[in-house]
Amino acid sequence: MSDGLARTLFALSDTNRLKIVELLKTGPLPVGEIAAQLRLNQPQTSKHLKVLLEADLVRIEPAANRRIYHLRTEPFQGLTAWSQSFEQQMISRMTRLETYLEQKQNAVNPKE
Amino acid sequence: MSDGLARTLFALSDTNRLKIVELLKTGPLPVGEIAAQLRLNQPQTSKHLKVLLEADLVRIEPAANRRIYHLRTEPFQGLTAWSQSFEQQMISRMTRLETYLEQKQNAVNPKE
DNA sequence: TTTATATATACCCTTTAAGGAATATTCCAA
DNA sequence: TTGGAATATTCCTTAAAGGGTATATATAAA
Repeated sequence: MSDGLARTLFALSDTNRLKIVELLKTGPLPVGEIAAQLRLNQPQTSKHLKVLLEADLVRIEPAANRRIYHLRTEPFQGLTAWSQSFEQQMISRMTRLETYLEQKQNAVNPKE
Repeated sequence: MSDGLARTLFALSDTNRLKIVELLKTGPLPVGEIAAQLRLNQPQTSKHLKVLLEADLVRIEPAANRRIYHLRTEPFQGLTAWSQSFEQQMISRMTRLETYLEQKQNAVNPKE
């Protein structure tokens, strides 16, 4: 999977990773905290974090013994931009279609 | 996977499904058209469409022999809303943190 | 240097995903 | 009612995901 957007979407498509991301939204946390709060095993937590890391959704700030995971904002901005423009294009296509149909209708059955 | 958002994200996380969705953005199409344009086998196209259907990303409009797949707007609106509010919350948390740190700094080392 | 703590990795197992080929189903037309 | 076109489904195979347990690695403290 080389597509960046697909990778972002995939990383977020697992419920546990989604929970991790929602948790990190409230602030950076070390692995152990994340595992504890979400009742996940530490190894799985690390593995999920690795997926998020490879999708650039998080970054690591080493602090002594621990590794603090921070959310990155860029991928979310990218996701918002994509989804929003997608929506926009769908809607404007539909609007154009409606307009076209109205005009066609008026041509067949003119009101004045 | 019962979480609606996770299901949406998963459905979109496959590159072929992403292509299908991008194609359908330009307008509704029957299965055969989708398969032809994306050079996918018909069975796989049907299977991918099923995943999209179960995630409520598309709807079917039967037309004689064929089944026309339409994109639905709601899930994209939901995705945009989620991602946007997510972003928003991240940013506002960071802003609060900056403000706090500035105040703390001013208290230690007052300018006037 | 040893020890403890936090985290990452390896290995195993089970489940699920995705592609291909063949077949079933549906609906229209003749 | 038979045939053909469009689509869905089934079966098979391969690859990858996710969870569990054990172990390796790294860093700080004793």
